[in-house]
Amino acid sequence: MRWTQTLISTLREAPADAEILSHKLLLRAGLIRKLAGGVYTFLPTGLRALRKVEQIIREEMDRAGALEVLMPALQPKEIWEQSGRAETARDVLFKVKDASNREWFLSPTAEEVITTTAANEINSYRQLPKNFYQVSVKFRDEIRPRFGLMRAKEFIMKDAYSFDTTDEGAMASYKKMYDAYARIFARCGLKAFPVEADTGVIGGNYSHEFMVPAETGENEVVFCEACGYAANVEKATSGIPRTAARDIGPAVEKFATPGVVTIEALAKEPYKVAPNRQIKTLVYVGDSKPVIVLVRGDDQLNEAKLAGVIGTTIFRPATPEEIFAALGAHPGSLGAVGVKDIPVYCDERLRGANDMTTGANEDGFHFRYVSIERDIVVTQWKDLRTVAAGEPCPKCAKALKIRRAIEVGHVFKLGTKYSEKLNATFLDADGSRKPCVMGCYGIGVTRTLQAVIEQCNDKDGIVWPLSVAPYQVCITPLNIAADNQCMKLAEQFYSELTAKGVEVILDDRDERPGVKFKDADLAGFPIRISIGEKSLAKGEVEIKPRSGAMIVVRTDEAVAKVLELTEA
RNA sequence: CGGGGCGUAGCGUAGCCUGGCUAGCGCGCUUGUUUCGGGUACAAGAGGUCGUGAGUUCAAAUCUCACCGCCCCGACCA
Repeated sequence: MRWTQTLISTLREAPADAEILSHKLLLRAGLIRKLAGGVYTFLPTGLRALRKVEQIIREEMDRAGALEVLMPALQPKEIWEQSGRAETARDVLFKVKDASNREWFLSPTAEEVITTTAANEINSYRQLPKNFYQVSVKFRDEIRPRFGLMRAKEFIMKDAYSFDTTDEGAMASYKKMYDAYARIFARCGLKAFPVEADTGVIGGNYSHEFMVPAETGENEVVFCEACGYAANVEKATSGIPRTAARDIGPAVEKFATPGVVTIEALAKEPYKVAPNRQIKTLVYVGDSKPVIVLVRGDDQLNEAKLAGVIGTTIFRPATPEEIFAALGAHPGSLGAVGVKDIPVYCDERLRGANDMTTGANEDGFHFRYVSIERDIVVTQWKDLRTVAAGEPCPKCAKALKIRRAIEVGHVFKLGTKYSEKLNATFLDADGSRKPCVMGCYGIGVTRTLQAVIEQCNDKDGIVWPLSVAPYQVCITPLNIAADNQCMKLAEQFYSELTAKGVEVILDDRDERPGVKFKDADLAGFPIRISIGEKSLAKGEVEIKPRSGAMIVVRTDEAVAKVLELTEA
């Protein structure tokens, strides 16, 4: 391709609405343009890079035995009602009505469709296992689209769904996808690593996210350098010890704490109750009923973990009015001592704790000498706290670290939740009818593309890995007059390399060398061949890998050298 | 949805507080000359509903209100 024939609109300055580096580079290199918030057009070079990522994904999915299909973006609302997600996912669903007023959803994902398909097409255990995948546009009405392609209202996702006869089979399918994902991200030039992930409301027992370390990532990952433990902070646990038991004190004692409504205040004079001897009492409302959550005074509640206990993500902190109605006191004086008719979920770290202090459910008063197991009726014990950096690893007890990361892929063992609701059953060898055991596997394709840029750049612009670069080679003749030796040689290299299957862009613009170099660096082509009259006089041209040192070669060696570099 | 900020040419911005007559600058774009190995220099140009609507005023980019859009933080996130 000739530069003047395609469209590469580079920008010297990034538009003001781009905040993070990869978003700025996407715009400055002319890969995408914003149409509206969270909605983007891919320009020619951006699309080429995107197609490279898609192709890698297809090759690895095919290699793992998955079958490509294409499901509609327009989905009838009935199947979403059948799965129950018309309600639970309502906040992200784009809804449209047709001329006859029938309601449709724009696909945010496709469990319902593929499970319906499986219900119709799969009858026998002999047809299983099967794994279907697609690469398609997805729509999610994100509350807040962000950072360009990172969190968009419309984006491209690869989603795959496996169907097995048994749990063991499902685990094998899961493992295949897990391994395929590792290969996919490695081939994209990404340093991505798997972490244990929260299974949320779907529950189940197995889920991993593939994370790309980045300060701008929206996820926090807890990890251990010593043993390799890694988990999303929503899921992570630590080996931190439970609260030390003390000699059991006398009975609970109420004492006045006028105006004290925070852990910090109670820790100061004249009370001097250390935060680790306080019980933090939180009230949430789920399904319009209050629940009480107890964590230690120096711990933070992890709402993702709470969702697992409550069984829905549709819950919220109670308002002060709701709290007063339920407990008869305001935040700051709350406690669970003596509470009988509200469920109490208690963090494991408080198990066995005594000599604790907590609110008395009477404004201005607290209880001390509280022994949890003696004085509080706990509905369920559960790990509910948020892990902090420096705590001991749950596996090897070394200090945990936390870093931010971008989630580019997610593998999930679904079990039979969808197959049961949508009747995806098969007849087993023994003649019994069973629901398929499912797994689902997603890769944010457009997000992966941006993650590559977020990870592969320098002060001059993008540094594409060969595998996803829009063009592998940029030929830069410094004089473009047709009868000039520079241009003649450029044309010759262009045809020879193109004939060898190398993707080449020939910068045939009548621009200053500086402009061409700057643009080529910004656009990030992995290899640039510069052809100038000075070098040519010595019979040489320069090959400049975007990420390495200049290589000067004789003109007749140039093509072979470039082929060597692009075959890596 | 709550909090904060912004909206002036393709991009980046000044002017707004303290209203004043042709809305300024840099980049980019067009034409010419120049330069010719890291965003060249000079000259001449084109390009604007100052987000939209209403209001205040002799006069509004500037003040007021409403709306729309965008960005950030939070909440949310299969």
